[in-house]
Amino acid sequence: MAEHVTRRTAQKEAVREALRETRNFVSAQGLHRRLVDAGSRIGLATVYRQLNNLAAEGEADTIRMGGEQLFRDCGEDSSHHHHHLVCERCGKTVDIEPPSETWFRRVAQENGFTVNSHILEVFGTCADCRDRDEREDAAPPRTEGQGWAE
Amino acid sequence: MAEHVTRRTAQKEAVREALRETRNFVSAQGLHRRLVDAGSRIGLATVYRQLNNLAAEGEADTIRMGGEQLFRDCGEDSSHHHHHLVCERCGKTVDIEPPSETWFRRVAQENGFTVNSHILEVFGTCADCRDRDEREDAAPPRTEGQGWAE
DNA sequence: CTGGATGCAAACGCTTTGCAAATAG
DNA sequence: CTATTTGCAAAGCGTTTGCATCCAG
Repeated sequence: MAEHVTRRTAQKEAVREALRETRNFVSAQGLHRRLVDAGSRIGLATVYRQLNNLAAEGEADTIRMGGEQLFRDCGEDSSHHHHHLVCERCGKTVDIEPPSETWFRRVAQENGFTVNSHILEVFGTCADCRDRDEREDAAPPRTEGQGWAE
Repeated sequence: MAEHVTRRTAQKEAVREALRETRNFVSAQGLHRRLVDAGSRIGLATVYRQLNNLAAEGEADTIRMGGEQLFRDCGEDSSHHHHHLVCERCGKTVDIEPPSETWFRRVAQENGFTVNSHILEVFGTCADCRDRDEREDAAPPRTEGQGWAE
């Protein structure tokens, strides 16, 4: 059975690079729009396919928020990421240390489970957005993060 | 402006009760099918609406998995749930203690964030499913949790 | 050349919504 | 009687897929 020989294409590069340039999470749609706006000729389906590839290869980190899947480049360490501090206002994302990797295993062991993976996301408001809120008060406080995904 | 006077209906009760009877997470679709199979005459839309109400009122806990939203009754304490150990095979769900509630705030503080909420989900395989796997080996190992959501 | 990659549009699965009919209070 | 709920079906949304075309190797 012949293994798939991965070919090097412009759009593959484009997606990889666009993702690498982004610090926050991006939706496939958002990334696609950005690429198109930047002059790239690339189809939405390709962005999805590419993003899913990256996620499958462990090169992209992915979470689901508000019905859509968000992707994020996760640099070198494909070991134990999945831990973020996310600002619900502006989308700023900071990597955080897990409480202790062993903690997960201990908890699991106590219940007879084997740990496959885990998700830890902390949502809050960053200093900048908090300050801004104190001045204005137009922004609805409890809205799901929407606008910043792009 | 007149406040909505919530009326007491059979299907509202049905959804509430069905959710209360379930220990694991259920999808709206799954709950609907179950209700219909049990003889209840209730529309899918109503189940969705009711489930969303419960979630909004904080009476139901909700996570997203594999593209669909799963609901779960969360008893009395609407304070700090959102911590589960989930078996990816059979869907068995166990509540777990957070590492320490203060941990979240500390991490946030270090980054100038205010914590609004957090999600902690640990996925693994429970003892039963692990044993079963050792005997048979028909089940695909890395499939997304699908069947158990119902 | 050959088969992987792309783009388009249709298909999908889950969820929401418009609207008329049902019904709780 | 009136306003909330319901049910149905249609619409919406993000995502996936079939297939002809394109192009890297």
